[in-house]
Amino acid sequence: MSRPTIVDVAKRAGVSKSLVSLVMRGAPNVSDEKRERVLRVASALGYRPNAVARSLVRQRTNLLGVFLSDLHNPFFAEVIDGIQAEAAERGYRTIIGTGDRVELSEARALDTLLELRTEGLILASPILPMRRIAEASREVPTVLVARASRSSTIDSVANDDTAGAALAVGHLASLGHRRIAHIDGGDGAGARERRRGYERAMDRHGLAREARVVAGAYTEEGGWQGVRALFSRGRAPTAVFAANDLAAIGTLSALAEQGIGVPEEVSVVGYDNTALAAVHHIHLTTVDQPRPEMGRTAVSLILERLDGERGSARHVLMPPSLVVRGTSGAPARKKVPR
Amino acid sequence: MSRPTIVDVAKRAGVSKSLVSLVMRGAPNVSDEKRERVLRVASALGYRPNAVARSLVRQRTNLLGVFLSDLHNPFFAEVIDGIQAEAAERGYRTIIGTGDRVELSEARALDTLLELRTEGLILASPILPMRRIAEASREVPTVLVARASRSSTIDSVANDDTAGAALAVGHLASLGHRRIAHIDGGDGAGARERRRGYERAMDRHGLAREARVVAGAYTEEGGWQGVRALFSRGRAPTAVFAANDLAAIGTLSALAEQGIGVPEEVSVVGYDNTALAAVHHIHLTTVDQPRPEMGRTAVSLILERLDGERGSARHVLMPPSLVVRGTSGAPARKKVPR
DNA sequence: GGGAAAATGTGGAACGTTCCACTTTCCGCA
DNA sequence: TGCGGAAAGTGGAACGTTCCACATTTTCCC
Repeated sequence: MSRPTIVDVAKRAGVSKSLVSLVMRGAPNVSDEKRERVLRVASALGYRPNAVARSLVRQRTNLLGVFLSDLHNPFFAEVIDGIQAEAAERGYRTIIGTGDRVELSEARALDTLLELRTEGLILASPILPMRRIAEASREVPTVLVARASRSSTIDSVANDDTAGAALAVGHLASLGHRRIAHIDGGDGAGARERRRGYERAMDRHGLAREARVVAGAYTEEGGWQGVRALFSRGRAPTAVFAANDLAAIGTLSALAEQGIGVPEEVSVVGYDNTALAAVHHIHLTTVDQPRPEMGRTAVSLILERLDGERGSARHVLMPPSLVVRGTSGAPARKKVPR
Repeated sequence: MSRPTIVDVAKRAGVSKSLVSLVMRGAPNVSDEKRERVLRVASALGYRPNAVARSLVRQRTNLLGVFLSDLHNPFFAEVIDGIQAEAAERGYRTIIGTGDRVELSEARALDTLLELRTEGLILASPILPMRRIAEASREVPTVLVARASRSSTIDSVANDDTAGAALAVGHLASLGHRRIAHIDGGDGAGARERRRGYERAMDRHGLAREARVVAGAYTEEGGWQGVRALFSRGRAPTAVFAANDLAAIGTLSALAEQGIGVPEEVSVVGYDNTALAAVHHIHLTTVDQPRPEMGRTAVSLILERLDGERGSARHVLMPPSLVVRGTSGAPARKKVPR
């Protein structure tokens, strides 16, 4: 006794399978009487349309493939929110695959998505080599999220890191800070742009001579090391712009250890506005990326391609915004004794 | 020029489509010569097997459906790790759906998974009414994760909250604490069990008379309110067991505000061991749930059913473990002045 | 009242695989 | 040399839908 098919319903209701198909899809030209009868029989039998068979004959799956390098990163969770919302609104379903940051399993996950005949691919920070991605993009519209691309076949959606860094610097400068240092993100995604954004913004505010960048990483440890470097020699800054929230938290810890008050003596600004930043205990001023919006945009880009509206690639940069919390304030009037 | 099918490959290679099928699936009885020829043609044509067609004829999709109430909760990310690892090992793929904690969209997401003919369903904390879940379980093996069930058709995997609470109390008691209070999780999932576990453990340690439970919630705010209640009247506790990590962090904030030192004056223990707890700045002693293991178990339960090994329901309780960090220590020798 | 048009309903081909029953070829050995 | 069985390969039915071309019935209007 396997699952009932459309034919079972048709027989039992005394109509053709075509009619049942029509009813199940809510077609207009069906008499109320038959519609009701079919519906009744279908529900009595526990009939459920088989999306597999439908996809085969229609030559479309209505499925978008989402590939994630890392489910743990809360950043992506919010991007997916946007993806799913937009996809649902436009009549698409979403299937998610991950690869644990191992090239081989990433490749397998990608193959799976392709074999399932997803109609579009959203790749969030894959570590896959560009060659593989380009191959995939030949089969199906592909958009890269949070990883910039200059490819002409692959669309991309990213946040404008340069602008975000400028936001952070602008905020600190307008509070009156001059010695604003940057703990950078090493070779992390977007770290270079943030660094450059910082330098340019310092320049624009006439603070080029005060600019100071120390090596860090997108980790707590990175922020911690950065503070060590900054406060061990030279004139101490009154504000620190860390490459991301995690580094900012490391910065906070290191400053606390050295008995330096935040924000009374030193202001700290992060980047990403992760859930961590919002925790009361931390309450970090940071730069927010419009994550759900990025997801929605990614879906839109794919649908533009699917609808044949566009052949060439689009690379979208989303504007970040500043979230002011408790770790930034005006600099101390007096020189801070070290 | 649509995608090449198995027939295109067959024609071009001068063999039957059956042979191509055999080659693509790596069947043994194929001559090296033809195998190679087929493979060459397939790759030249960019042929990729169509999983949709295969699923239709084989009557199996090799797909497991995972339903998540909330992608943001890092808890689930780790459960999914386990699910995906185990599923991959056993030859299944995974498709994830979410419902934003809205009953209607949860129902839709569930329907989608079912229509795609997933062979099993893993539901992580759905808010869906039990009736709907029972219905689904009639179509396909279903397991509930992190939501206990007594149903005889639906398997479940949860953490043993009672045991976890006992772990927390035992840890504090062995440090020498006697006045151990509990800030509870209101009507959150598992909150009742944690409360009961706390009470029983206090009893077992001969501390029944010192037991004190105040109302809280699974939020920072909940922890904050709990501290207010605990320290505004009556004899202040020397240790607090909060219902989860978020509440524990709220507790930490509130204690800091009142100038109470942790762990010198008061010890704090949380529950869940979220990433938050590991942050240096917080460094919370907490109870860990074996999340990946829970995911793996969920998959195993489904496969047991699929393999027909089992008809009746199994309800698995996983043992939690204690993670000691910096917020717990021996109680102060002297009475703490309030 | 008659005919066109609209509404309603139907049968069969097609989608791209897998699998079964079958044929052909090859090899070893009595 | 002949024969049996293994190895290699093939054709066609089947999976559960959708869609097209077509048939039948009803409605509408002059």
